[in-house]
This record gives sequence, structure tokens and C-alpha cells, in this order.
Amino acid sequence: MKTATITSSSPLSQLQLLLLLRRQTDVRTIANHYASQLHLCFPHNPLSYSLARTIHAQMITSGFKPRGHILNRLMDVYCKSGNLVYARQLFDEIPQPDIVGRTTLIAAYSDAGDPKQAREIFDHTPLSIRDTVSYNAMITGYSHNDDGHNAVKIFGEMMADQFKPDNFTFTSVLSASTRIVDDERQCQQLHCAVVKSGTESVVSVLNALVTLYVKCASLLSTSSMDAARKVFDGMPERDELTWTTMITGYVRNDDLDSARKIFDGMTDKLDVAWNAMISGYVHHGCISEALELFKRMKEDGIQYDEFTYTSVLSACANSGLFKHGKEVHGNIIRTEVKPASKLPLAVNNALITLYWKNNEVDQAREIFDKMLERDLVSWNAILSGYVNVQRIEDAKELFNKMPERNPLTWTVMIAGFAQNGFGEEGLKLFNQMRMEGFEPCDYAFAGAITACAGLGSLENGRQLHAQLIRFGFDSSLSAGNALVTMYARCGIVEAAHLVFRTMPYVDSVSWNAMIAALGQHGHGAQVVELFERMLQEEILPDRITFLTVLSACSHAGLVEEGCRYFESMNQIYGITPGEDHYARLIDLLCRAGKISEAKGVIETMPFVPGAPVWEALLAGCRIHGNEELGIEAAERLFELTPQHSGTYVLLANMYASMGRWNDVAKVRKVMRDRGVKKEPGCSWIEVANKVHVFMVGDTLHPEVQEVYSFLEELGVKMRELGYVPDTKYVLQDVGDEQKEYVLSTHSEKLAVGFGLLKLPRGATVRVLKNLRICGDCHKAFKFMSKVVEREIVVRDGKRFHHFKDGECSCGNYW
DNA sequence: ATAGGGTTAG
Repeated sequence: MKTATITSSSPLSQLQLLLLLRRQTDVRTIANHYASQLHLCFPHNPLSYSLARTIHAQMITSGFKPRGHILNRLMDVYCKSGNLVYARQLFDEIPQPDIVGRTTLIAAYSDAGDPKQAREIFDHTPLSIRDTVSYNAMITGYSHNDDGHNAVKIFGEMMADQFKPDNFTFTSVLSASTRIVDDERQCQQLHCAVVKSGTESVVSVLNALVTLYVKCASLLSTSSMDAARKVFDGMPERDELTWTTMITGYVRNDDLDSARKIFDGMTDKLDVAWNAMISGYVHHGCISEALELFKRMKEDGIQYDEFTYTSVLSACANSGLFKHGKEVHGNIIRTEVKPASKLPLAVNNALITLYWKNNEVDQAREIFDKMLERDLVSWNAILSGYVNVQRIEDAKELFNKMPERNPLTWTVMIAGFAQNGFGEEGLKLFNQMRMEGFEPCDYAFAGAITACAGLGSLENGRQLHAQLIRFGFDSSLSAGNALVTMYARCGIVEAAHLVFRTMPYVDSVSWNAMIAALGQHGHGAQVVELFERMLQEEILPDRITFLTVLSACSHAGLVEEGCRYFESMNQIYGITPGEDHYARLIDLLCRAGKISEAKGVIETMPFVPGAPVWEALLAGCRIHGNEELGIEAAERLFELTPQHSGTYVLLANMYASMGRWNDVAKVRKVMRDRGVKKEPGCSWIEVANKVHVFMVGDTLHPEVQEVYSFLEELGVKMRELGYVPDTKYVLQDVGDEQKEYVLSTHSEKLAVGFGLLKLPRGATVRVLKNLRICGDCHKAFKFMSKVVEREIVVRDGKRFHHFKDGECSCGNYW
């Protein structure tokens, strides 16, 4: 159609043109002809290029030399259709191109991402013919090529050369500055220039100025937001863009109230503004406000889009509102015409997270599998799903299959290993991550440090701590929290405390970690002290705080305090005690010998007692030899979790502590008969371990003496039966002297276990519960099994290591 | 001008 228009509206027919060309008389008529022909080439129209080539060819055959605006027009068409080379050829044929032609080519080179060429042409343009437009082209060019510094530099030259900037100049230079701003003074200087130039009522300029101040505020969190507000308030009219910029500015400055005021001040609220406000609430954890807006958005007749959905879905996923999240999902499916698999990528990614957080990994996987396109976020989302439900094998498989990875991928995986008792693999992955050139972030460090905590590997932990400081993450919250735990688990509460004290920011997780650290080391009084300080500093305790405090009270025999804290949970802090809390309370009462009270609690509990509660009762009965109740608890446990070997061990423990070895044997037989998977050869060691664990927490209890003598007896029994004492089983050497000996490393543990390290008589031995097998340990065990010709089985979290004749096989218990 | 994936504490 365009071609038809062109031919019919041609001022000269082909015949006329040919005649004119042959005679070569009327150059002006020919020029006019070409001008009007070129006028029909719309720069961005794809047909224009071939038309321009035809016209150009005619010019050449007719010997017509284009100049002036005909030349510029032709260059423009070539540039806009992506044929810069032809444009440049034309340009080079002209002895003295004018400023319009130069500017055309400058803009074209900039658009093509070649600001160097643009700069060359500009530099060869004499100052006398430069104009504002050519400077603007340079500034815009640098700005679009993400080179803010040069854009600002050219602007400076322009000012120095006394050229007058216009609103285009400022819009460009301001947006270029936005990318490089690191000082409020830069904003103010530009602001002054705007006022001086008289463009301070042009909306696009003011908008760019607001954006600049807002960016400055988000970087430096200074008073720049106020400056932005002043410009904003003084604007003669505002477009939606400016409003939204202000909203996100306040959101990034954590000033949600001001953001909301701006939002409420908008008369015609664009969906983008709604989305910005909602996501602002979500990022600050104000879920109810976000959902409230989400609801009102619909009432106001604003269409949801994918941005709205993703924000809201992630809000639901992160706050446990799965039901609501699924309703939204249903809504999306109903209202969007597309099939579910064709939902926008980000929406599907948010859905994956929603489902796995609701323990529906398989549904999450289904969404993942059905997606027509996936990106790294999708892979990372499903990967964390598997990691978080402890399906570590699936996670591994996925990890190996991933088309690409980023630091986050590694972080998720490292944490997954660390949390599931595969500390060594976690550390290995951390190293591999670095070898493959990925910069670890503080979360990755936190994961690796947690791995060390699980392994009880102080050496690695310290190294990571040093690296952490070198990387500049020493003020990281999550890494700091992990360090507190690592040092505590490795036996150095003082170091844990030091980290805690020197952390610039702490949160409830840090407090919980520190309280737990003290609790694990039996410092009951200090636990209470720290907890009270936490309350004074108005940090709200959460359910984990109470779990920690309750078990610390239990270990330290602080019955009254424990009960009081339990009461306060609901009454003061509005936290409904869960089953875990009840189990801890029962444990607390049982250890203090208040078994009937514990029974009373079980009877009046607001829900049916489950395994953790009965287990606490059974453990209590074991200590106090309450056989009748102990058996009842064990029976309940056999009903609830018949395949859980812990119950059998606990029951055996109870009989063991009464010296009833025949009954212990009976329990072992029942366990075998029922096909309960037991740790090969380890049941007896478990008995010893349980007693030992009891010892670790209860060194202050009067029963300690009894335990000592029992252990001696048990040790003899074990040897008689041909079992190798576990490395933890070293207590028979301990006498009455009040000297404490903390085994914090594997090598120490090993040395003691094999009698290589003689403990002073009378030392109290504390082996940290969470010490696990590290590489060195492994080697030592292998060596020992070869030299001493013994079979050694060692438990390491959920895994076992079986050493025989210097060979080792490893696996999972369950 | 707005969106989606992670971490630490028992």
C-alpha cells in the first residue's frame, strides 16, 4: 500500500524524470523531486530502506550529489534502518558536513552501542558549528550506553563552552547522573543548573530530578528524600511516573507511612502504583496491609497483573498464609485465559515457593515440570523445596542437572547439606563453589559455618571466620548468628559470647543462639540472666526462645523459673505453647522428680499427647526409676512410632539404670523381633551414650555419683560382650575431683576414646553432643581398625561409619 | 516506576 502511495503521489512521472535527467537542466527540480521522494521514507518503516537505496541509486546514475537536508534525510533513513555503514559512506564523501548530519550520525552510533565513534565525530566538529542538539545527542548517547560519567563530563564541557542547555539536556544528564550519583551535592548542583536555565517547570526535567534525589536517598539514606519531596510538591503537574518514583523512594527508605501518604494522595492510581505499594509492604513484612491493598485494588476496579500476583503470592508463602495463597492461585487460573503452564514465569516461580513452603514439594515439582519456560529462579526455588523437606538426594540430583547456577544455588545446597548432617559435603561444596569462581555471599558463609558447627570442627570454623572478615562480611547478621552457634558447639562459649557482643545488629535469632549456647554448656543461671536482659531490651521472645529457655532450665534444674516462663508464654507473649513446649515442660518436671505433676500436665494438655511428650516422660521415668509409668509411656510410643529405635534404647536405659540387665536384653530382643532398624552393633553404645548425654547436661545433679558407678559396671559389661566402647565412652576414668575437662575436638575425643590421652583422675568430662565425624577422624578410625584388628561402628548424626580391616562403609540409619 | 528464588536460632 505504501508503494502505491509513493508512486501515485510522485511529483514527477518516470518519463518526465528521464527527460529531465537527460537534459540535466533543472537541478532544483530534481532536488525537489528527491526531497519529496525521501519524504515518503518513514525512518522506522522497513520498506523505507529499499526505497532509499533505489532513490540513492537514481541519484548516482543521474550524477546528482546530495547535500543539505536531502543528504541528512538519506543518512537518517539509513541509520534508522540499521545500515550505519552506508550512512557513514555518505558522510565521508561530504567535505564539510553540517551539524544536522553530524548529529544524525552521532545519535546513530550511540544507538548502535558505539559511543566511541560518536565521540570521534563530535570531537571533529568545530566548536563554531556545534549546537545544543549535538551536545544533547552526545549526553543522551552516553546515558543510554550506561556511561554516566562521560555524560556528565560532556555536560560540564557544554556549560564551560557557554552553550545553553534545554529541557532535553537536563532530562538526559539527570537520568545519567542517577546511575552514578554518590553524593547529595551532585544532585544539588544539577538542581541549581535546572533553576538557572529556566526549565524548572518542565515535567520531564522535574521528574528526572525527583528520580535523581530518590536514588541518592536510597543509596545514602540521607535527607535527599526531603529534597525529592520539595521538588515533587512544587511540580505544576505530575505524571504517574513521578508519583510511583516517590512511593518506591519512601519504600526503599523504610518509610512506609510517607509512601502510603503519597499513594493515598494520588487521584488516579495506576496499577503500577498499587503494585509498588503492595510490594513495599511485602518487603517490610507488613503482610496484612499488603493483602488489604490487594483486596481494595479489586474493589476499586483495578486489574491485577503479574506483578501484583507475584508480590501477593510471595507474601502468602513467607507468612504461612497458604490457604489464602492457594485461593489467589485459583483466582489466577479462573481469570487468566491462558493455561496454567503459560502463566508468566515469575508467577509460576512464586507458586513453586508457595507450595513447597506448605510442605507440598511434589505439587511444586508438578508446576515446575509443566512450565514451558524456566529460568534460574525456577530451578533455585524447587531446589530449596527439596532441601527444606530434607530430600537431600533429590536436591543433589537436581543440583547436578541444573543448566546453570549462581551463588544462590550454591548457598541453598550448602545449607541443605549442613542442616541434614552432611557437614563435610557442605564444606566441600563451599570450596568447590569458590574454585568455580563464584563469590560467596554472607549466607553462603553462614551455611558453611553451620556445617562446621555440625561437625564440631573448630579449625575449619575459625578459618571461615577469618575469611568472613577478609570478605568484609564481619557485620553480617546471619553469619554472626551461625558463628555464635559454631563456637558454642565447638565448646568455646566465650568465643560465642564475644561474637554475640560485638555484632553490630542482633535479632531474635542471635538472642536465641546465645541463650542456647549457654544452655548447652549447663550455665543455667546465665541463661536466665540473658533471657531477662532480652526482655528488658524489648526483644520479643518467640517459640524457639521458649524451647531453648525451657530446656536450659530443665538441664540446670531451675524448675520454678521454667514453670513461670511456660506460664508467661501465653499470658504475656500470646504464644500458644506447642507440643514441643509441653514436652520440654514435662522433661523439666520429670528431671526434678515431679513425675506425678508431669502426668497431670499430660492429662490437662489441650491436645492429644504425641511422641515427644511420651518420650520426655519415659526419659524422666528412666532417671527416677518409675517403672510403671515408664512402661506406659513406652507402650504409647510403640503405638505411635513403632519403628523408632530411640524408644527401645530409652526403655533399655531405664532398665539399665536399675541394673536389670535381663530386661535390657529383652528390650533388645523385642526390637530385633519387630525388625526395627537399629544401628548395627550400636545399641549398647547408645545406652552408654544416653547415660552420657544425661551426664553432660546434669553434672550438678545428685544422681551423678550413681551414674559414675553405673558406667563402670556398664563398661565392664560391654567389654564382656565384646563391644568396642564408643569414643564418647570414657567416663569410667572419672573420679570425684572437681576438675572439668571439655572435649571440643574430634582428635581429643579420639585420643581419649582409645586411651591415648590420659585424663587426670577426678576430671569431669564433657563431650559435646554434636561432635560428628570429620575427615581426620575418619582416617584415624580406619587406621585404628586396621592396627587393632577391630570392627568399629561410629554414629554420626543420621549416618553410620563402619570400619573393618582398615576399610570403611558408610550409610544412613533410616 | 512495580514482581519471582536464599540464611542464621531448638
